[in-house]
Amino acid sequence: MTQQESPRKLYLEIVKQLRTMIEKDGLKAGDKIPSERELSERLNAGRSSVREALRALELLGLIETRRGEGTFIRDFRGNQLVQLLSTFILQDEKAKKDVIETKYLIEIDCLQTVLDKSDKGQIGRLKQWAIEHTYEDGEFFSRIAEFADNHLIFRIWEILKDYYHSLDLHDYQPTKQQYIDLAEALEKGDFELVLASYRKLRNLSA
Amino acid sequence: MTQQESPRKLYLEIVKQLRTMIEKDGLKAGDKIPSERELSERLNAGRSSVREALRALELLGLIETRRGEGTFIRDFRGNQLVQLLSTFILQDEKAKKDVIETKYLIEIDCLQTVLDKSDKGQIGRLKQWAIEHTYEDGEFFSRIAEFADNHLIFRIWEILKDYYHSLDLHDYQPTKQQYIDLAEALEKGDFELVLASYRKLRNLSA
DNA sequence: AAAGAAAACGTGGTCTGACCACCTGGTAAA
DNA sequence: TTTACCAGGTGGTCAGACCACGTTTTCTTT
Repeated sequence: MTQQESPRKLYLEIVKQLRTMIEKDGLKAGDKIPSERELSERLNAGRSSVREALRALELLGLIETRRGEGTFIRDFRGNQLVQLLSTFILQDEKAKKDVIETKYLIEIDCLQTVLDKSDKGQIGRLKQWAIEHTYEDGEFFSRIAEFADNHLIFRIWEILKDYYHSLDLHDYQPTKQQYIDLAEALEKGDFELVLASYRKLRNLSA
Repeated sequence: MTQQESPRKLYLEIVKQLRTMIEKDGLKAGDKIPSERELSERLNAGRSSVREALRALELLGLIETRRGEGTFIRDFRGNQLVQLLSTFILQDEKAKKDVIETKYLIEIDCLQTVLDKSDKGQIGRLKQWAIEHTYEDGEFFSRIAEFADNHLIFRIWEILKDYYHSLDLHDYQPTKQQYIDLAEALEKGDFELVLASYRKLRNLSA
């Protein structure tokens, strides 16, 4: 009765315990986790169950296994998972639309947030960077999302970005000037202007 | 010899073949796929390898396994991928603030979206419901998120809601009238008014 | 003593066969 | 007809055995 919580799928339980273990031991990206055999022993489970958990995490891009060496924690930025999902799931037209829409919403949220709490200096540097460098769309908005100083929404945005890219619909390529315009709008602190710039950049109707 | 293409991870190869098989046989959500033993035979692989592939797909929410019955294709739209990722990402304590902030942002996004594409009838019914029933905060916004007709953002919102609740900071309880006000603001189609109502309901400063 | 080659060890990758727990459907008993 | 039961199929798990590949250690050879 102590564990009606999760006596169901052992491998899910192992995933959970792995997470706990990683947290407790303060393991970070690049660190090595115990071998399958040792985990099997420590967690009191069969090696195959441990492997099922590891495979799942691997497919999500959370860990990386190297034959002959071991299993390592990865810098979670799902890329192969996205590819898999895209070929598997995203046939659904509606889901595509949702991804696009949501990405735009989140990006606007980030712009709003940056406007609310970034200082002029930061935005000024962003503008300078926008002027002086060449970059891809992802790079630019990655900065925006970072400046929003909200790690969670940054993560969400990253996932959405990956989904978005996997859709392969780079139909509209913003010009460099449009990025600069957006940065300048941020600098002026006028949200309406920011919104207008963003819509132009994304080629959206009002 | 026929497939040196991907001698890397067998389970990934199996995932691929499963995808092909599903596509070729025209299997849809709810359909049953062959048993692990049969797959093992047909794909010329050990059952454990087949299982590793299935577990990965399960964690992605692409299939569902029922003991004693079999393995079934799932309606993959908004799987638990985000869920899983967040449990890994949200370990950070500092993330609390982010959760709150992000939840608010997403809620406003939903309100905005509802405003953009919901018809008057829907909103009218929402208002009626808001007046005639009692409900919890989650229930109300669950409806909002649904009306936004964006499954993905609904999922994201659900996760944020769960995390929000787990933070245990139900410091402010909106009144019923505030929900009704919000619904009425939606009905009027004035976003500024909606925003003001929302902020009041959430006890936020402008 | 230093450098290189060979063996030993540890690790993930895979397969096999064996149980268990559970569900389903058919059959026998009431 | 209804009920009870049981056999077969299915996923869940485990243990042990190899293999392939890196790393480390050991032992030659120079």
